[in-house]
Amino acid sequence: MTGPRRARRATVHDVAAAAGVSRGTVNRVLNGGYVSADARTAIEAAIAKVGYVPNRAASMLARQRSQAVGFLALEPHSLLLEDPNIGAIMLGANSALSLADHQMVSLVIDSDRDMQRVGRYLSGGFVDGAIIVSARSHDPIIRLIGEIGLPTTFVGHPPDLARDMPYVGIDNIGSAREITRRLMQTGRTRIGMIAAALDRDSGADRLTGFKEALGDRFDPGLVADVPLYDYTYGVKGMRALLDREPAVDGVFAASDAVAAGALEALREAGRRVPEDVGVVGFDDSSWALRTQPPLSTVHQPAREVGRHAAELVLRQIAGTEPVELSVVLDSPVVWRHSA
Amino acid sequence: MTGPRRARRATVHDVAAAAGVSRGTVNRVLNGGYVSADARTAIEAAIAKVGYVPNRAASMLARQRSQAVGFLALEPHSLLLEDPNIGAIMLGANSALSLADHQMVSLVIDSDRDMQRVGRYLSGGFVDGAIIVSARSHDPIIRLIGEIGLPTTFVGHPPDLARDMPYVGIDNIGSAREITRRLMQTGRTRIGMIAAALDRDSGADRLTGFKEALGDRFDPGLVADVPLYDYTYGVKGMRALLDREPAVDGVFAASDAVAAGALEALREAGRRVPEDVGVVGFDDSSWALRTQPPLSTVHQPAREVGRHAAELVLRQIAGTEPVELSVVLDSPVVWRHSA
DNA sequence: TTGTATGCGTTATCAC
DNA sequence: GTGATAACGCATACAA
Repeated sequence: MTGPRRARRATVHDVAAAAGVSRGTVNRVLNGGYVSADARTAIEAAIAKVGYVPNRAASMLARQRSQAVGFLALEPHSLLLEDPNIGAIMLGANSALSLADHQMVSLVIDSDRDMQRVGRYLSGGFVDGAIIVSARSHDPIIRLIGEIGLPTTFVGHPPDLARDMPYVGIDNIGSAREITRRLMQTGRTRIGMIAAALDRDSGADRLTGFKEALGDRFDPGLVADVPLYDYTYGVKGMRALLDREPAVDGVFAASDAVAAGALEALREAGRRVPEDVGVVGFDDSSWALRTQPPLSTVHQPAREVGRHAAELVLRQIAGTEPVELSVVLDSPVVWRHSA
Repeated sequence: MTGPRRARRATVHDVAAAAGVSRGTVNRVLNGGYVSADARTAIEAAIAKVGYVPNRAASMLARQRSQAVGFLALEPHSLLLEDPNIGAIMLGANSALSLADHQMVSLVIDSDRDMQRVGRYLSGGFVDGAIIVSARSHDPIIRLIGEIGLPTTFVGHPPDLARDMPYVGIDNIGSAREITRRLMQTGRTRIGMIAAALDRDSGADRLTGFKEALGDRFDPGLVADVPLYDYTYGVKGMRALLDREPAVDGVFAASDAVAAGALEALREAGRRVPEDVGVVGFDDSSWALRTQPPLSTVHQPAREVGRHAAELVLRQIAGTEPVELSVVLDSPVVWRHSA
């Protein structure tokens, strides 16, 4: 005897019956339309009385849209929810979607099985569009998005396979170049880099910018590369650098988390920052103000990135105006005390 | 001329036509059932040919379920995605749901508007159940959950209004008591606490455990309380404590993030840890191993918490066996070098 | 084993 | 302004 777990829910039909009108009229007070004051009050009373709650599955089926947008962060799971940047992007996207009365749903991908299931979810009509962060060229999701033609915006450089899809991001190369130059201007002569996530465009671009700034003075022996934008890897990367070149007096870390780790490694090695070694980071995340000394870094307007991504998706969903293919936001250097 | 934005998608009907069978048969190969080998191959070919992708809205409507479970973290947004614990709980919940072929969708609540919309989302049938983290008694979501009778599991003590709902958590009081005792055993005589988030059960319980351990020796003047489990508040709380009682020689911080902040404040005040002051935290999150020295803390099995929460929800959805009302997991003290 | 008919709850398009 | 009615695409019970 399992029995019904929940009572049957009231439908528009029930409301119409209780109010003594037709379903059409009920729908009009629900979704706006011409309706007499009398009918309206009667219906509103009926709604309260029968405890009507709209069934969005039915609405979704009839209207062919869900008023929801998916948010996917394709980060290794260890980082997924610890990266302050992703959080800020999510919040920015959410508030823009919220304004347009769309529900943001974020989906985590932590296994192949997840990948498959999320694919079905996206193509099943649960969302009208998607925002995808940190995709790499080989991520299978990209092909899928193309196949089902889901309105999508990428955050960060679009992977090769999706060059024609809208994206929003910053100029990683230019900003990396600029902050490296600023570091050079402090008179450092042996400047190294802790490069991270070279399999992502952001990681590769930051290294490119670093090389460009150094030009002839670039020394491949002075770059340590680590797989992730992560504190622990920052520690390791800095140790490696010190090991290879004890005379290093400047370091560009690929992210603030990495820079924070580098600071720790420098402290354990007895180097003073910024006196002995100047350190700069990237992102201007919450790490930057928590280190001692606070980090000179590149400000990434993460919230704005999220907001623009959401707007690009919404505009594609509306399908009215042509969508510009990309938005590149300013990412200025902010100079503090670590260099 | 807006024009159709996307071509009409193939339906079961189209597949049936292409394969020369009925829709019923197509459905049987899709959802399992008796189908002849001939029919099956024909249908599979047809599916590929017409590019059929199931419309889950229709399926949802017909079956009255979505195979999705909502995940809500009711944290202040600044913390939402930076708290390593929440990330671990999400991952744990996701993997359990994934095994049961359910899609976890996480919803952020960052405004009243969000609250309303998420309420409609949950009650609209987009999810079959929900996992709710860090709810407080007055959170409107709780009443809503009760009203719509959505299978739900709370993570952390259930708020008063939901005493009858399943939850999973740890014994915050007991663990706080235990780690405080350990700290006392190191011979400290002036032990303070940086209490945080006293409006949440976890925060209040940790303070209670602290008081219990100290007994007669408890001195209200030695507790600084801050609103959030946050690094920056840890710095502030520790400064306040030092200010009030310079002789403080032991500190229980309500979380590892807070403890990390406390360490920073102690460093700037010239106190050595653990020589001058012993510090312990709570959570055993990634912070614990990143501080110098690494934190003695309480291990919170966040991933397991998420897993159990998911299982409790799934069991309610299945509705077969009676659901035990709560799961309390072990949270042992792990002793490192900060005290 | 396969085909058919009906229902799921809402929206939209008509006449009235 | 309002009331019927036909989609929307899938699942399922029943007939064949």
